[in-house]
Amino acid sequence: MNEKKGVCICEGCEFRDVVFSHLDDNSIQDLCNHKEEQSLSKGEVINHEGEKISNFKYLKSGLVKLYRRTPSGDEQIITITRPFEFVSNMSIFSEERYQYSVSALEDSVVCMVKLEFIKELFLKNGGFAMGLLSKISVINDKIIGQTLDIRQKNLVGRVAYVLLYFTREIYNSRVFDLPVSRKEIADYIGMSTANVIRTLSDFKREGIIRVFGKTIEVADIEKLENISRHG
Amino acid sequence: MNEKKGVCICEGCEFRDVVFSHLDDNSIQDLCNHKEEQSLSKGEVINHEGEKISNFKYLKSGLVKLYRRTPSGDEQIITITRPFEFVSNMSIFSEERYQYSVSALEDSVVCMVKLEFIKELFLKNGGFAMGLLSKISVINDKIIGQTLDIRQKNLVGRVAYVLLYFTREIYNSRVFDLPVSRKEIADYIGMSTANVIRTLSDFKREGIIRVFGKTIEVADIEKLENISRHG
DNA sequence: CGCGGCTTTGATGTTCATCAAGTAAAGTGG
DNA sequence: CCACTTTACTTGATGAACATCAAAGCCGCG
Repeated sequence: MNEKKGVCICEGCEFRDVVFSHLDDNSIQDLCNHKEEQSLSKGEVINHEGEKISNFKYLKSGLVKLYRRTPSGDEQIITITRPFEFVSNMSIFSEERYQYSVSALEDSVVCMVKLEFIKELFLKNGGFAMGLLSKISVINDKIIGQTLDIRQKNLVGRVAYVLLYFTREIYNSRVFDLPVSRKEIADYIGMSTANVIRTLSDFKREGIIRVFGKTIEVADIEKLENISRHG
Repeated sequence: MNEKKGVCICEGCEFRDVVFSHLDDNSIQDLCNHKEEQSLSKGEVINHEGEKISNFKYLKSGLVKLYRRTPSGDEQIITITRPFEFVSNMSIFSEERYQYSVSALEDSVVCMVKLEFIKELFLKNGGFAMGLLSKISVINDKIIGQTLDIRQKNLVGRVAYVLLYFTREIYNSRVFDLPVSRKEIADYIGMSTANVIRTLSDFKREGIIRVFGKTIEVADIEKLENISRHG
C-alpha cells in the first residue's frame, strides 16, 4: 500500500537525511522494498529486553521510552526520546539480543528493516557506514551524558532537569502534556514517586510551574534552570 | 625505532585482532607508518575534556579512568578500564571535541593514529568499519549498563560492586592493589568519601575483605556478591 | 623532622525512602 | 450512564540512609 508503481515513498522520507543520506536512488528503492512500517498505540512495546534482534528499527513519529527491569523487578528508565533517534538502538551491532525494552509513550510509527540488509549496506557503502556510526555515537553520548547529569544532582535538581528536558528537547514548548506518570519520572531520575510528587507540588506552590492534571506549564523557566544547575 | 626495515611491528600486535582484523598486510603496514606510541606515567592525562580530537587512541597496556568535571568542580568517574577498550572513545565520530577526560591510573602505553587515517580506512574497508562499530557499541553498552547497575544500588551494594569489578574485570584476582584513592571510588559510585571508607571498614570488620593499605584481598566473594546483588 | 595529603572514625543534621491514609481520576461491566 | 473497581496521585509522619563537619592518625616526601 505504500508503493505507487516503481516510485518508492522512502525517497521523500525525512529520515533519508538522517541516516540514509549516502544512498543513491537505487539503494533507496531497494531499502524501501525491505522495509516495513508499524503503527503502535500508546503503551505498546516495540522491543522486549532479551528478545532476539532481527530488525533495524527507527522511530518515524511518536515518543518512546527506553528502559530495563532491575533484578528486584522495578523499572529503570534509561531515556525518553523523539523520532530520529534510533529505537532498537545501540545493541544492534554489539549484541544478539536487546539489552533494553522500548515502548511507546504516545502513538508511534516505527520503520523496520531487516538487520541483514542494513549490515550488507554498511559493508558496501562507506558513507552510509560513517553516517550510521556517527548517529549511533551521538545517541550513546547523549544517553551517557544525561545519566551523568542526573546522577550528580539532588532530588529537586533532577525534577527540574526532566521538566526542562521535556520543555526543550521533547516538546519545544513551555506548555505540554506530561507523557509519563509521576512514577515513570521517578523511575527515570532514580527517586521515589512520593518525593517526585512532593517536589512538583513545591514547584507549583512557588509559582515555578502550573499544573492542570497531566498538563504542565513552565511559568518561570529561569528559576527552573537555576534549580537544575545548582541542585 | 619501532621499525625494522620494512617489517612493521604492528603486524604482530595483539590489538590487530581486536579492531584491525580486517586489514591486509599492506594496510597494516600503512597503519604502522601513521601510528605513534606514547608512554604515560601514572597520573598523566591522555585526553582533556574539551580538547580537539585529532587522533584515534587506544590503550595498549595499563589502566585508565574516564571522567568529567561537574559544573560545581568535582570529578565524576564514568568508568575504569583496561586495554582493548578504546581510550579516546565514543565521541570520535560524533563530536569534534572530547566530552570526557582520560588519565592513567597505572603506567600505560597508548597507540595513536591520525583520526583522518582511520576515517579513510573506515570508508574504504567495510569489514574494518563493521568491526569498529561493533567494538564501540560494546563499550558504550558496557558503560551504560555499569552506570545503571550502580544507580540502582545503595551504598554498600555499590562498594561491593566496585570491589567485584576490580576483582573480576580488572585484575582477575582476589588480591589486588587498589589503583584508585578512596575518594576516586566515591567519585565513581557517586557517594561521599567518608561513607566509602566506612563501608570498607565494615566489610573488613565482617571478614569479607582484608585490607593492607592499598592492597585488598577479597576473603568472602560469595558474601560480597550477595551484598552487591541485594544492596 | 615536619608538612601536606590521604585516610579513618565519631557526631550531627539533612535528604530522602517508606508507610499509611486519603482523594481524585480513569477504566470496567452492568 | 452509573456504580464499582482499580490505578494514579497527593500529603503527612516517621525513620533510615547518607552527607557533612571536625578531629585525629597515618604515611610519604622534601
